[in-house]
Amino acid sequence: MSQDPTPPDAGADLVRAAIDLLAERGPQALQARRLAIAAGTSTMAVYSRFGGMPELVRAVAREGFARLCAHLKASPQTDDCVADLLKMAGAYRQNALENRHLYQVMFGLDESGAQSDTAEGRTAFGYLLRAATRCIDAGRLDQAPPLTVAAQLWSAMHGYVLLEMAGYFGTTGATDVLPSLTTNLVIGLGDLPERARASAAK
Amino acid sequence: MSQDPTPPDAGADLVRAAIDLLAERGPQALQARRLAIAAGTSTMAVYSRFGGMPELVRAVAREGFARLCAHLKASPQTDDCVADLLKMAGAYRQNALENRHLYQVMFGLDESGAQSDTAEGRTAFGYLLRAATRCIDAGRLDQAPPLTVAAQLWSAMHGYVLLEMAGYFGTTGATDVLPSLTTNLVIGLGDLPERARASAAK
DNA sequence: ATCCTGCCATAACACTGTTATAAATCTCGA
DNA sequence: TCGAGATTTATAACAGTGTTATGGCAGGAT
Repeated sequence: MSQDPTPPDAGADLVRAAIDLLAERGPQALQARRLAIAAGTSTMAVYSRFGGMPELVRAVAREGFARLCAHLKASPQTDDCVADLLKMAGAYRQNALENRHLYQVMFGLDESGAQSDTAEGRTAFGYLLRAATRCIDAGRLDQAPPLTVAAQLWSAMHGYVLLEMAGYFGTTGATDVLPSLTTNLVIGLGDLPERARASAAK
Repeated sequence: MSQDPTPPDAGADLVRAAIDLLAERGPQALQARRLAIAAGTSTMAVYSRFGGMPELVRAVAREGFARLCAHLKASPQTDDCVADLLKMAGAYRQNALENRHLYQVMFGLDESGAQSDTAEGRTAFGYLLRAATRCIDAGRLDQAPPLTVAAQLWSAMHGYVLLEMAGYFGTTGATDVLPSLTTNLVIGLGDLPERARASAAK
């Protein structure tokens, strides 16, 4: 009944090596030979296990979404649903900045994989959708299709994170843009300004 | 005093060919040999004119930002500054969707070269900044640093455009997300809800 | 035991950006 | 006008990439 402590799964090893090298050396480290050496195998494993580099990169992206889901899942759920929503945005940003290269791979369409619209992405989106639905059901946000509400929030978070990572909000004093952005958006979605700002202050 | 009708500038020819091939064949068409053939020269021109492919790609990105600036500049300027702002968001989206691959190159999402914080990007941002400042000065938006106001608007626009291009808002009924997003954000930034929605209806 | 299937290591292929070399072209001052 | 110097270009080669061919190896089913 006992498993090997480290079942040598070349596929998982490759993904692990890819994520590690991605964090340390950046996207240009996602190369078949380099990953094979790091995983202690040869380039053929990339093909017998994944069929090619694009599929391996997609597996990396899946793992990235899994990490994002874990971050969002750990975001608190209190009696102030709007505060929870704003905190979730902060968790989203934190996860993206801590795994910046991975985040780019998750949304990057790199010529072969066309990384669009993955099932894992929709799972992560589900957490945001749930938090938004709570706010609507609680009457904090106007009645509106939760899908479009969550889509607006996701757009804001995603856009802010990418621009911050690109350095556009670097050191020019435009700090705390994300809290303002999400708070203002929540106000536009129907929450009372004072209540929203109080929730943001938490 | 008369110029040649078509002064054969290999540098400009390469950028033109790059932008054309980018639109037709996608990012994987940005290759030295392919561009050289399309521009009627050889790969060495890439190095004598630009110093390498990364520099050429950055020139392409500059041209992309120039097109974006042209689109934003053409956005109307009426007596309803908030309506102008919302229309500018629509123009931003339109430009991005009509040049989707170019848009990705502008922000370096095609793994080629970490395109961060270009001067041309800041020029385009200037148009948004000006439109936001008008709204603040006109009293439609709350007094706040125009930089952070424009940063919030840009984040929303950028994020929405990328997610739409990735297909996440594909056909699942989440239509008209951008107008709602920008309108709601403007409300959160201080505009009266009815006035904002009236401006959006224009 | 035998065959078979899947996986892996080595090496080769086609392709990429880049560089070396030499010829062609342009620049510009005498 | 000219001609030396500098720049650009075309050709070919180099180092690197993803991918594919070719054997060899292990493990399981019959």
